[in-house]
Amino acid sequence: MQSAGVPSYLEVLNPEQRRAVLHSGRPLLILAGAGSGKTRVITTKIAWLIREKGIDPRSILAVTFTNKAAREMAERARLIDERAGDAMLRTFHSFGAWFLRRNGRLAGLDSGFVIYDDDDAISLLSSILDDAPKAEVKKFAHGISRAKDYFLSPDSPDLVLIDGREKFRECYALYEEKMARIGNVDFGDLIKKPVEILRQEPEVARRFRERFSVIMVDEYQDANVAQFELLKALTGPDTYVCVVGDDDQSIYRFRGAEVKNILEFPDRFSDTDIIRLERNYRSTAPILKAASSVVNHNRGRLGKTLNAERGAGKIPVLVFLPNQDEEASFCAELIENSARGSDAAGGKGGKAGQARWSDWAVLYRTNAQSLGFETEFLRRGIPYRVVGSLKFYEREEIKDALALLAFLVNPRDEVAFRRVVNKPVRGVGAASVDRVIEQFEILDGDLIEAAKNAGLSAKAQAGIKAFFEVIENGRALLDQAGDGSGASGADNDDLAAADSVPALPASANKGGGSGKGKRRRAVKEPHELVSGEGLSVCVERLLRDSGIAEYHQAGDEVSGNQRLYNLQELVNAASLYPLGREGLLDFLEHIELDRSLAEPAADGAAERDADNAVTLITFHNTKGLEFRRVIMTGLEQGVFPRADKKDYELEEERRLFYVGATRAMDELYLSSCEMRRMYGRTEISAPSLFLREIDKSCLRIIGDVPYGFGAFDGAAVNHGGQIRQGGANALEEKAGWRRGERVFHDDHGYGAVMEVRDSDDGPVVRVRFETGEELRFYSDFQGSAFEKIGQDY
DNA sequence: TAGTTTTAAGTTTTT
DNA sequence: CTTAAAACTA
Repeated sequence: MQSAGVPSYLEVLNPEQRRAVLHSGRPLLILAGAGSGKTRVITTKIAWLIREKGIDPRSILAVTFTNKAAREMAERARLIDERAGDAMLRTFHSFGAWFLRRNGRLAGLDSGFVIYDDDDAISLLSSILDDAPKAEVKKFAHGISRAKDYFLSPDSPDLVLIDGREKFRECYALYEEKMARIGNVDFGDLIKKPVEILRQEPEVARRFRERFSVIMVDEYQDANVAQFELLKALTGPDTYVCVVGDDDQSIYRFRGAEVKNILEFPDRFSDTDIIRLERNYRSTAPILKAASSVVNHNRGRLGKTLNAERGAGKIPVLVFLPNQDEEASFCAELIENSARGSDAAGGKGGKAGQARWSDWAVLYRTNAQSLGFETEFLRRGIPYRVVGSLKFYEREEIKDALALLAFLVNPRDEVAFRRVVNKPVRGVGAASVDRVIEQFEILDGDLIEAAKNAGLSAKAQAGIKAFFEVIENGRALLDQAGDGSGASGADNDDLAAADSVPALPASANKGGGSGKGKRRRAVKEPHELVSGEGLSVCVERLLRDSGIAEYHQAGDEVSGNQRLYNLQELVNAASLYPLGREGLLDFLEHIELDRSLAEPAADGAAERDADNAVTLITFHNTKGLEFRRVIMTGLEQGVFPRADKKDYELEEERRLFYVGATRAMDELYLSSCEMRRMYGRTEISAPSLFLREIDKSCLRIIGDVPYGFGAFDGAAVNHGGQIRQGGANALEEKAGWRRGERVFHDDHGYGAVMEVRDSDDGPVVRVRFETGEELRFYSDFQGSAFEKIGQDY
């Protein structure tokens, strides 16, 4: 291999990576295992195309799945070549929104549309399905969302694959009709509509194919059918297509991701070249082996062998614990022992081998599990940061504020209207609102007109007038700002601007808490909203005039919420956007598309050094991240994997396990609890199936190995753990339960006692239910949920 | 009809 | 156990 003339930024690549970067011509599929440097390949490739191939940066489109990935990619590409900043790096959805602002008109969509989130979609649906229970509405909403993921319209024959009921089809059609009248879009539309436009308008398709000569897709295994169609629609004969993915890391099937997209890519794009990146630079060998041995149990996979370039390292540790409280304190202690003092040391000057708080991540399956860790870490003063659980934009007061803003830009927004027209109470009750909506559906105008013709009572009329005045004032404020940003930008389909995606300020997330209430907050209770610059003037004015601010402030005083404070944060966030219609649209779009941001580290100690904190995070959210030391918690049947489900669902859980384990660079810990409180009940759970599947040569076990856990019963794998053996029969009296006895359980129905055993904590009763599932419980602890029905089986 | 109390239900994972 | 929906009262 010749090294003469190879630019230095290519020298750091291994041969496969370099081959991927230098590849050109035919479509390319890069199968990149975990930790194999795929981001480096993409960013380097962007730089190389610009530098060596003379490609105009603006004709490069790189799509990712998350905003975080998009930002990181842009940053890293710019480090190699400044000009990469002009390339378009976006998420699929953000690209779709950008497309529709310019070309949506061709699908009857005004450029001033607002993006509906799932909640808004549900609100819309429940106005269609008038008296359906909420759960039912949710099911339909979910179905519609899936249908759009699979690029299915109400008249598609394949719609039955999502939901066979005719009512579903009707409901979907009505939903689309209503959405069209309102003039907004949901998440699915951001992908589906662009494809439809590109297919129906050859001229638009031609322009886009001309504009983008290179298209790259990251995390391709997570793309759904509609996204694949979008990729195809954007691709002409001369477009260079390069996708990167790892079938073992496909964890979003539940929301339409199709592994088939990656498996069948070579069939759909002819003459595809495939390059495999199988050198892992992140984890040590035992960690990688443990992770691989689990995912190897999956059948539907391409299969690959990752090689650990870092070589040998610490063996992963599996610890069995009695319950979740012990699990939390075990994690806390483990972390404390290694990192205590690292904050004071400021990251440097610590002893060799001294870990920083930020080296650690605690992983769990569901957000609810973070609570126990938060409580324990707070108690011990361990700085931590919770990723992803924050639902700032789902808070009632924030949704109210956003509805107000949405109605400002789109006076046909029925969902927003419903939400805020009578908040605070203006005497406009449900009956009046329905009448307005009814009129709105007859007239082809907006809700303001409809209200005039709805024949309302004097009281309602006065109330609604007051509401519209607030809206009018807000709109006047926007219009008078003059809008230097060019309101026409939406009308022409100027493809030149590659407008970057600014992140919302982190401050927008402060004070969120996670609905857990106990979080400390250094902020004083605010007594009024204060506006700053730009758009915040309008937001503040609107919140004040509408009475929303006052309404929530009153609530704060009663129940000690921080709603006014949260509204203030929203006002602050708005100050980064220019005052005007365009600025407002931009603000709303960013909020809808990028709402999952990390919460600032909790705990006083961390504020000095905000980056040095333990990460608490769900398995799903870890994708694309890495940590020196990882603890995977809650490895129990029913928690992870979540429940005994179908094969393919189990395979997805297994991939999730793989994703989590491969985040670890140096040390990996796995914890499994014997008892766990769930729904207020304490139940005994069996160790996760996945623990059994780990290659035993790369596991050290600590704690009491639960009885009956076959794989670990043999002494050969028992390093320091003790296996509990129990007698059998004389226990029955002590336990108060005997074999064969019939049982009824509120949640699980009828069953029979299969076995009574002894343990350190008293007799254990094993029950098998008619459903086939089994439960165990301590007789002197937990018998209350189990009711004797006094007969033998 | 608004605001209260009582009862039921439910917890993945996310753009 | 926590939250949302239904039921009820003033």
